[in-house]
Amino acid sequence: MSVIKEEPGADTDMGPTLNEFKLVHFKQEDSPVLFCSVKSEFKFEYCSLLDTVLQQDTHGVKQDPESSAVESSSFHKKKHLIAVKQEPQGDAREVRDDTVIKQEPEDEVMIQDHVFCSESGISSRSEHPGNNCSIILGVKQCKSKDNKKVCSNPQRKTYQCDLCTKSFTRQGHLTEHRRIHTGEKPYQCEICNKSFTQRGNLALHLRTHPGEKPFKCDFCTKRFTQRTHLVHHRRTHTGEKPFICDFCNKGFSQQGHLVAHTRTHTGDKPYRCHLCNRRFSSSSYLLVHTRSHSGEKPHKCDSCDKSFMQHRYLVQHSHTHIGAKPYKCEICQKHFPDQGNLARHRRTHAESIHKYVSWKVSNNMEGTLSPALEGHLIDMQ
DNA sequence: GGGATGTAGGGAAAAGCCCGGG
DNA sequence: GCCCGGGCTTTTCCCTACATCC
Ligand SMILES: [Zn+2]
Ligand SMILES: [Zn+2]
Ligand SMILES: [Zn+2]
Ligand SMILES: [Zn+2]
Ligand SMILES: [Zn+2]
Repeated sequence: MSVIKEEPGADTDMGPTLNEFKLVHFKQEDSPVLFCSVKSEFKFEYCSLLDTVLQQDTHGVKQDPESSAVESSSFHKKKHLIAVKQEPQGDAREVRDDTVIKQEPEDEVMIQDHVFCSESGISSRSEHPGNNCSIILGVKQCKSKDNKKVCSNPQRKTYQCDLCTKSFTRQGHLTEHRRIHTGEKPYQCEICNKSFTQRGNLALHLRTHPGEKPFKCDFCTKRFTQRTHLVHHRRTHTGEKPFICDFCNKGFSQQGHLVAHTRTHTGDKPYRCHLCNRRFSSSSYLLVHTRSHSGEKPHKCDSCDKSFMQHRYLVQHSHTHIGAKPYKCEICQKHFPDQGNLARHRRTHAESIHKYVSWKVSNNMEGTLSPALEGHLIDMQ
């Protein structure tokens, strides 16, 4: 079941969406997109050195998926200057310029060697070399009958979708995009028959079937099908929160989390229940709420025949069966029947914490562990 | 029980990159 | 040299599940 998000502004009682808000609220000059431990008073949680590590290996050398987790030492060997190009909207976009870095003395580079994270940006394919392409994209003109049109940028022509307002710099991109409208999905998975509009996305999908997970976490044993998923997961070890709320300066590990949080400031409730018309700020909760109408109780207890509407009620209930397992891991909340089993389990956490601390030290990063994590470190010694 | 919020994990559309052919 | 486009990767966006606070 999927959730339909209402169009922004469809209802007058809705607050502004994040995008609407960005149009009128530019970033203050003294409010960067993220903060870095090296130069600001903020702790390492807000630093994104890690992303640099994960990105650099695409530079020149083809990546070996098995070694996607790059050692911190190589980070120091290959530094990239990541400068921020300030768009009129205040978006922070990543711009790499290695030629500049070669001219800078080492410590100058350190000051600027920060990744400015952005998962947002202009919404059409640009690939324009110029600086003002986002403006050009707003101009829909010069369309001809074979979908070709000449862009205001004289070097490039663009291809305009005849079914919506989007335009593309490549015929192939338009072809892929048009399939969203026509429903054509020429690339089919032989395992589950799911089909896709892009060949590359079929390749991504194939990895979701058991077997291939090329991106391995270097702190724990988890593996992922997409590099971005690994980047997000690694932040759970490092505590990095590169996405900063404009209103309250709170940091978030994913762009989507920041978007959801911003709704607490704006009052935006884009999700509406079609049975009772109530609105919610979270799509997850709308799903839960919808079940309350049907009386559906999909969460069944393994130890008795009770079932529950929400998972949290099942968890609550399962405590009545936990009596036989009184020893709880304070990190993952799992229960164990005795101290020995708990200690053995804790060591699985301890290894990843140890790797994390080593990583932090090798990056000269400050910060404190939570009491629970400190406890695990003591266990290891 | 129910609403709200924060967070981990995952799928895929959009955008970008690389390279070979003309 | 250059454009173009196929093939592929990366970025960005969005979704769902689950935990926790009130
Ligand atoms: Zn279209
Ligand atoms: Zn499949
Ligand atoms: Zn991990
Ligand atoms: Zn905030
Ligand atoms: Zn309802």
